[in-house]
Amino acid sequence: MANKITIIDGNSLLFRAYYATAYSQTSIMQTKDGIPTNAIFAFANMMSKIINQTKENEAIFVAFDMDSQTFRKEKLESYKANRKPLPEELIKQFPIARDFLKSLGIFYFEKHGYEADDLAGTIAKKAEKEGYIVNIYTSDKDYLQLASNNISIYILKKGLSDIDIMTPITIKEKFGFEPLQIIDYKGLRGDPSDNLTGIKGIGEITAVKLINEYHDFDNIIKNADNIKGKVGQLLKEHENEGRLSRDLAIIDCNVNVDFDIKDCIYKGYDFDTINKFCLRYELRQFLNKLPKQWKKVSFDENNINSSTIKTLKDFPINDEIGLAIDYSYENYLLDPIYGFAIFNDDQSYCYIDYENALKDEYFKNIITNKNIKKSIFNYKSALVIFKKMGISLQGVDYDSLIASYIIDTSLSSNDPYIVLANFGFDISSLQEGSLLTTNDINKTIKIARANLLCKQKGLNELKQVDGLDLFYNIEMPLSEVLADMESEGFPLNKEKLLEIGAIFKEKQRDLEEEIYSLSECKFNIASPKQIGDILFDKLHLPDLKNRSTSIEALEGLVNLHPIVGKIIEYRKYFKLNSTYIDGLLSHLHKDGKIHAMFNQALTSTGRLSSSNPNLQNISVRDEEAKTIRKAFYYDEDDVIILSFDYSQIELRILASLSNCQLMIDTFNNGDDIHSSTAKVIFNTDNPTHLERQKAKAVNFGIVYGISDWGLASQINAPLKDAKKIIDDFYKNYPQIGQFLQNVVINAKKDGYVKTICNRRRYLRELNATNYQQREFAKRAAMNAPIQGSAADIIKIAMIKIANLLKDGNYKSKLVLQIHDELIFKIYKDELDVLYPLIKENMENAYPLKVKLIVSGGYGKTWYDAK
DNA sequence: TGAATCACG
DNA sequence: ACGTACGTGATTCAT
Repeated sequence: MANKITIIDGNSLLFRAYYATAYSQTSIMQTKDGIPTNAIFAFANMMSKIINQTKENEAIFVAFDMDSQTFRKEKLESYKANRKPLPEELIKQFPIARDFLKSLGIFYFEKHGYEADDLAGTIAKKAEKEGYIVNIYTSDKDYLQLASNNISIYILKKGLSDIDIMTPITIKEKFGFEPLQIIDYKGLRGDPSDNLTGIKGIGEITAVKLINEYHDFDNIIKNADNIKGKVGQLLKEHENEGRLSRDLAIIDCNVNVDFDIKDCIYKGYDFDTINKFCLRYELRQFLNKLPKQWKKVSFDENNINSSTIKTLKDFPINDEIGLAIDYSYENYLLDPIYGFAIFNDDQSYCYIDYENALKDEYFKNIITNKNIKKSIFNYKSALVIFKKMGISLQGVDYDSLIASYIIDTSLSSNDPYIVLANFGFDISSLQEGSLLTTNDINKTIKIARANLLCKQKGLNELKQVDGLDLFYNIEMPLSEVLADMESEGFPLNKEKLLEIGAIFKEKQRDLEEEIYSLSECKFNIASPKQIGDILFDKLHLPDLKNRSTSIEALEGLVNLHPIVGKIIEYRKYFKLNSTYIDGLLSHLHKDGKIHAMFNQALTSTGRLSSSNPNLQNISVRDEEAKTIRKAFYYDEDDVIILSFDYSQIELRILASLSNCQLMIDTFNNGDDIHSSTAKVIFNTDNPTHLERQKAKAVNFGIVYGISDWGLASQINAPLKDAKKIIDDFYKNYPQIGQFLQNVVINAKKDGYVKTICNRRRYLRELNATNYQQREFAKRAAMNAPIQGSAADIIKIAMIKIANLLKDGNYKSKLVLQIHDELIFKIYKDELDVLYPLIKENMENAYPLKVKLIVSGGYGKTWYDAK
């Protein structure tokens, strides 16, 4: 069915509106402060009727004259010169009429040099071509030339309610000719109101007669000699005036306009806006005449109508929505989900509570419809939450949290209040207390709204930081990978862990006894303060480091008293028991798995972090503590754990970024980098084990922005030696020193450093007056591109591998990421295929000058996967 | 709530 | 002359 557009000559209508009401009352209608409103009043009533007749997807377009300087005026100086100047009271109402239309959400347009009829004609013809049925409201008969099978002209006669609907048929009936011949008619007849004379002496009757006989103006002139009597003579005498009158009557239907018909489609009015207009101009009664079907739900931030709906059946959903989930924003895995808010781009919104959402097919369809584009805060959390509900979230194309994190890693937060505030939205609720209050409908609606409305700003800012690729191709797809990992979880066998823990607990108890007997008193060994009291006061051990009881300080005292070693040992078991036995068990779900969270928008460098619990810091360096990993395994016999890690990925990145040929060659030849460094810094062909260890510390230190003092304390060497080692390092790897220096210089200039994928870290403290802050910022500047690029690379690998597992319909899954290491749940029958496939994808995730090497292993338990 | 400590890359 | 390696999270004690 054809669509409809209603076109209105705004000037013509307002003119009529003015004269229809100006003299009917004793005095002209006006506001208390003296603004005339009579024309607006009548105009508004007319418009409300038009809106009433407008259905969904139909368009309304209002054309206005802009000024008197039109092309017609240029052709004929006297054009419309006889017109009486418009009454002051009417002139004042033109801008108000525009304001009125804007308040109603009606599209209007005006253009310098053109009259309303040219714009109306242009849009009418354009719309007709696009298949629209066109109705034009005007009182100007010139418009009749536009009439066609699809274009009807609604001529307003006296008043505003008396309307003649003119079509080619009715025009033929009334005048006896075709619509276009109205132009020729005007050429003969002229138009007194426009000060066009036409052929002086020829009136309506003669004009119609001539046109019916000779068809058009030019032909009439050509046949002037054959036309007898006065008429023929008049034609010859006034040919020029006539032709000019004809030409000026032609409506220009080819005006350049920079909008489409679809821009005119009526979307409804915002009640608050039109209400404000009516209050201002004292037209309260008009509000009652407004068609209800076009009332958009208005949005007043401080007065959200926070009722919940039970089903989305009758709630119209737009193609673009903001979506927010009502939960604590702390732990979406454990905390209850209260409900969901949807905010349409036409300002309407709704809130549905969890229970109703769960059983509402309409809601489910909206969430799973990938054509409904959703803006959200924390895409990953939403994926996990909906997955838990058995709903597959689709169509999310914007995450305000991810956007914020890419724009500036330091501005990100798990709290939407903070993130959205940075985009200019205040979603703090009026009620006192925590911003994370749940079951807060208003807050959730505000978040949904802010998510939608901040999208354009966020995308613009992303573009400014060259972060669109990172956003669309890394972080957004990564959210999906991480959501799957979190939902999948990682197995932890309770009995096995308790078995291991029993040993640790016994050792802790034994050590406790020994310590008490050695100190000859009971105290809290977990209290550094009390340990200090025992060691330094009671046992009078030398306090070298400000009463520190850290591991380094204790190791300095270990030979002075047997209790020190026992305390060190106690600490280890205390830590194991509290954090890794009891701590992990408290996070064990009923499914026998740990569902840790991977925080995607937290670190300043672009790394992930893990929490609740942290599965990225499970003991591995200490052989005994490492046995905890024996409790991580799958009960199923056909499932094992595979672990792959990048070897020296950060040094490889540094070698590649700095273009240091010696180091690049070392890596690409497959030589041992630590031995290689040992050779150059100790000037030897056969470095000892100790020299290699020291070189390893140097290699690590370089990545952290090494200092002589730091290295000295790390390798337990005199400051002088450390200094020389660093000097020798830079002498042999000159490009690395140059590169790190340049990073700091550029960081000072730009205010930020960036990774290979354009992830930025801002370092505002680079210019701090405080030496310590400044130096710290320098080291962070040197480290961030390296650590961050490594993070970029493994993220790319994760996405590639997750996709290949999904696309290949493998049962095996990616389950953990530990910065340079990926852990997989592998079905034995898939191992032979996946082992090389995963390795290959990790190694080739991102091309560098240095080849990336991945090594790994597999086994029943995490302990064995090495 | 922050400091201290220690687990990881 | 300064103070010192980059990223994280969990636990506990003490304020």
